[in-house]
Amino acid sequence: MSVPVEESRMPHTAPKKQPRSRDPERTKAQLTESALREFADHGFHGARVDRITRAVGCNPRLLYHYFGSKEKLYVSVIEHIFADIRAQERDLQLARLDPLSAMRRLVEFTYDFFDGNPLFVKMTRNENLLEGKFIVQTQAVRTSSQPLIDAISGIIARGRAEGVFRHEYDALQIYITIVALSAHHLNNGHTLTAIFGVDLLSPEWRQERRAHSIELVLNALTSSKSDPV
Amino acid sequence: MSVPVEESRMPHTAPKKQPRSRDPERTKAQLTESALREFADHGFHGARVDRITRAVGCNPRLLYHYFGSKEKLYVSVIEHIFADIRAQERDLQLARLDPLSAMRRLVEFTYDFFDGNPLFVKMTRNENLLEGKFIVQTQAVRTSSQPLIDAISGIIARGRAEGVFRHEYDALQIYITIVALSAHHLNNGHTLTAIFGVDLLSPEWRQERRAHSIELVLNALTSSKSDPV
DNA sequence: TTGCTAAGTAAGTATTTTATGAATTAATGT
DNA sequence: ACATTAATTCATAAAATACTTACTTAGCAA
Repeated sequence: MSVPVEESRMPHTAPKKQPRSRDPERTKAQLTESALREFADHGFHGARVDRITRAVGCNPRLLYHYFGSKEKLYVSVIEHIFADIRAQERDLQLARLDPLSAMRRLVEFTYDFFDGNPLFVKMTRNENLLEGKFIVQTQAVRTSSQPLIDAISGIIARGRAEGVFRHEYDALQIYITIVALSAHHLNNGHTLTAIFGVDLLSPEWRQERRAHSIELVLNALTSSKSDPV
Repeated sequence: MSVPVEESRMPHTAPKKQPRSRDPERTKAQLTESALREFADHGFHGARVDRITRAVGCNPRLLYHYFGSKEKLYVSVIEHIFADIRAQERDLQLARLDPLSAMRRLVEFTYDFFDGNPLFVKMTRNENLLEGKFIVQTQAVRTSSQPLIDAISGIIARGRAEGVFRHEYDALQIYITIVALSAHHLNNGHTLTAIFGVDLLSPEWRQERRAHSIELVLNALTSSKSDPV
């Protein structure tokens, strides 16, 4: 009748844990990947090194062997995820398009980037909670955001010259605006959903949001100065 | 010659800590205030109950005496800070103004609210990091965001009817847009500042941002459908 | 005055969590 | 085969941290 108490407490202990095959590159990559998910989902302070290593299935000691500390692991993750975005932006080729098409494409690209990279959005949020403590240390970030701003300046100038754009906005302001339109509902999806009773994170709403963002930016640029009725 | 080692370690120990005067309301209020700052600055997981009580100058036990747990204290703070905003919105009186003025006033009000309430912005960020875990529990939040959306709908409809607005946007989309324009640079100020090398949190930039946001929304609404050049 | 209630204090404990020293074992070159 | 290096494991230190137990005392009503 008596059942061993121990059994219920350790239900998943593999009888013979066969040792992990040795592959430092794989292990490091897996840890980075796992850490990214953990930091994104829980923030730096909420993240647990234990969960990170458990998800990989390796010994906690390995994390310290390869990364040194929780902080250094976090920095590594930040650098890793910020490295991607700039590369993508380079392929936009905005100068080749007419101003209206170029602006449309920029908004579409920006929207789709944030929509398709929730982990980037979450890491950014967390980094801001930490007041940018770590991002300022990284080199990869500072690299060339200027080309993008210059490209936008060019689009606006050309649009003005050709007469399709009736207003001249500052390039950085416009870019921040595009980012804001693309990302704010992702950053604040849960509170906004709670407040308005509409699921702003649903695919349907996001689709509408995409169309709205494009339309709004283009309409703002092409508008005529509020002429009297 | 020999200096007591202890002295350097406890430089500020008040010789005789006179007991705290008894005032439960004041204590509770001070704890809420202190907790708000702590949660806003460090997030739920980063916040330390020790720091919260130390800032108040009371015994840690009191926090549990009045609030029960760190979580319950957090919920109390969330409810407290979300209670304010809706009240303010009520006084807007948008229906009395002509459509253009009403929309301008809405953008101005929204911008100024976020700009002037950094703790609200930070608590919102943190609540979203926690996936809205706590905000969904609170009653105060769900209260009447519909009147605001209805008011915006009304403005847009009137603007269309009067011919000042050439485009018809969904009211919720427009409101999310206004919030996004107003708050995104505050939410992401540190990363954006690091990336673009411009301090987006400086008073000057925020002033420009305010003008830009107003202009952009009004231009988008009053624009003519991209007529050929 | 007396005695009760609750505000406040002192001093913890239990637990979680990050981090390490040292042993072990696999892979690799000679 | 052997030695060397480094990848991995084991066991546990060390610190932080949320929360409690047990107690003291101020304020107040009868």
